Amino acid sequence: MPFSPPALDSFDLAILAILQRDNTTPQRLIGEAVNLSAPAVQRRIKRMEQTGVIAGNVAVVEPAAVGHPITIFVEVELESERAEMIDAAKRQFSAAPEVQQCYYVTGEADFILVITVADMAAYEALTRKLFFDSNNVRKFRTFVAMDRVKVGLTVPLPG
Amino acid sequence: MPFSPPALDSFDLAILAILQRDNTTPQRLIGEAVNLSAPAVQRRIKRMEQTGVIAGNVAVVEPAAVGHPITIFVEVELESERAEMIDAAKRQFSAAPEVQQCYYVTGEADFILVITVADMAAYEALTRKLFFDSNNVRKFRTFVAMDRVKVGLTVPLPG
DNA sequence: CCTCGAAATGCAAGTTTGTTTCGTCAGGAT
DNA sequence: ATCCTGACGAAACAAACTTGCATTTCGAGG
Repeated sequence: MPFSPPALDSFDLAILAILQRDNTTPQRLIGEAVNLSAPAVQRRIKRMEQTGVIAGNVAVVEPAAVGHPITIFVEVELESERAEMIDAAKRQFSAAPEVQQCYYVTGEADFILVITVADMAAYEALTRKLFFDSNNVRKFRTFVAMDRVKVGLTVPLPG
Repeated sequence: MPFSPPALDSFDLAILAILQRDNTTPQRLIGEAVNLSAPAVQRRIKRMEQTGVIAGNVAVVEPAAVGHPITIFVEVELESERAEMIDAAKRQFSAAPEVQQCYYVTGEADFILVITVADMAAYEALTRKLFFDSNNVRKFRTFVAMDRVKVGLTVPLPG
C-alpha cells in the first residue's frame, strides 16, 4: 500500500526536518524556525502522526551501552520461495528481539537482517535458532560490523 | 571506544524500554510504571542522555510519505583497503543524505549501505556519484527491498 | 465581481507536563 | 561517631502543550 495522505507542503517538510533530528524541540522554537505559531505547528504534527507520516517518536539507545556492542548483517537465502514460506520467515525473523531490522529483498538473497548481540556466542546461538532449526534456510552470509559509520532512520527531505 | 558510563540498574533499563517505544510518554506515567517519582525518572533520563546511553530523541518519518518509497541495500567492495581509502569512503558515503545507514564490515564486502530513494533513476544516479566517480570501488551488489518487514533501532534490553 | 464555505491561522486562556528546590535518608570512608 | 556523597520524594515553580474562538485566506460557484 503506497500512501494516500494529503500532500505535505513546505511547512510540513520543514517541521519534519526538525523533528527528525530532535523531537524534543519546543513547538515555539519550531514555529519561529518555520514562521508559524505554536498551535499551527502542533496541529500539523498531530495530523502527520495520525496519517502515519510520522511513524513514531522514539529515544535512540546506544546498543553498546546496554550490552549489545556487536552489530551483524545477515543475508539469508531460503530453500523455498513459496509465499507461505516467505511469510513464515517474516514472522519468525520479526519475532526475535535481536533482529533490529528485517527486509525482504530481491537479488541474490531473500532477506537481509540487521542484528545486535552481546557477543559472537549469542550470535551463534541465534543462528541456530533462526536458520538451522528452521529447515527452510538454504544458506546465509554473515557480515560483522567493525564500525557503525552512520546509523539512523533519517529520510532526506525535499526543499 | 567501548563504553565507560556507569552500569545501568533495572530502573534505567525499564525506563529505556519505555522511551525506546515512545519517548513522548509523560514522566509521571513512566514513574508509575517503574515505581519511581517523576523527578527521579527525569534525573535518570537526563543522565543517560548526557552519558550517551540515549543517543538521541527523534521522530521516525515514513519514507514513502516524503517521496522515498524505495529502500535499497548495497554491499560495496573497495579496490584498496588502505586505511586512508577506507576513511575517505566512510566520509563520502556518510555525506550522502540518501544513505541512511553505513557500516564498515568484515567478510566478503567492505561496506554495507542502506539507502532510500524516490525511484530507480535516482538510485542509478547515486551509484554513479558514489561508486563510479570514485575510482576505489571494485564492485557492488544491490538488493532492493520489496518489504520493510521490521524497521527500527530498538535494542533488546535485559531484565 | 461577489458571495459563500472549507480550511488554516493567530491569539489568549486553561491545563498538563517538565523542572528546580529543598529536606531527608541510606551507605561508605575518615 | 561524623562527614560526605548520592539518590529519593514532596511541593513549588516554570515551561510547554492544548483548546476555543474570532479572523483570514483561498477557491468554487453564482
